[in-house]
Amino acid sequence: MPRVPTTADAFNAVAEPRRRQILDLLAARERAVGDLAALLGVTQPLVSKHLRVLREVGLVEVRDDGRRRLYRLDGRPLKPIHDWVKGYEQTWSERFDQLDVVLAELSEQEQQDGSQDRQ
Amino acid sequence: MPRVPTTADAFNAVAEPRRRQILDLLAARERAVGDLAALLGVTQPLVSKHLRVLREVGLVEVRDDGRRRLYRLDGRPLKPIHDWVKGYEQTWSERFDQLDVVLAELSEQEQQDGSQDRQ
DNA sequence: CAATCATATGCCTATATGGGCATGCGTCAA
DNA sequence: TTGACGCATGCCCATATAGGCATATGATTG
Repeated sequence: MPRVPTTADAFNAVAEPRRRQILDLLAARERAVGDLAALLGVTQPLVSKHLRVLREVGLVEVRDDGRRRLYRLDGRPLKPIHDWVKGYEQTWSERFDQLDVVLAELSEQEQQDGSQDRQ
Repeated sequence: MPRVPTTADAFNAVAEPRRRQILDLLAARERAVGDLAALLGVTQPLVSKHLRVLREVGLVEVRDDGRRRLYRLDGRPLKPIHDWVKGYEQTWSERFDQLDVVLAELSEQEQQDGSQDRQ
């Protein structure tokens, strides 16, 4: 079985760095396809394809403006990612706590024996 | 150019649902490969392959225990995901605010004209 | 109407994935 | 020592990408 399609959900759509760049640009303001292509320094068809993926997972919406198409962000599909990863937030802050403990122990030892042979 | 490899970063490693399941299990406690396979209802080789991906992006660590190998979670590589998606958190809460505004306006209109022809 | 602009889509390639299956390798127990 | 166990890895397949290029479709302007 092949990999989960990029259009399966926001997790997969956002795994591609270029698509995150596009979202980051759209976070500031609504933009046309050509503008995005110029800002990213890539070809227009490529941007259109990425936007198609983002549209299929609901991360962007389109609006017609003459012969241009203006895309704007819809961040709601990102919420599941936020919710999932938030459950792990304590994981890396706990590590900080552990580091604090280690540092405290080191400092304590230094005060006790004043040893210098530490890197 | 093909898709970004799953081992490129946590974004891609975690895009696969089965790998998120594995992390969710490891979040509770350290586990052996066979236990994970049994809990997920999949074959052992498949779990080993997913664990390999997770190991390559630093999301799990291994420890030898006799003829078993115990895997445990390391959530630190998830932090970039958390940081990136957190920047969009206001995106969907803003939408709630907008919805509140709309609902308030509707409610206000109803009080003013008492109209019933609303869906 | 003709020419131009903005965008979407089609075709092409190389690539590596998730899963199935068989097997190799190290560890333990009898 | 021999067997069984636990795990990793190899090979196989179908699939769908990201990107390049050419072109079709639409809207605008002259």
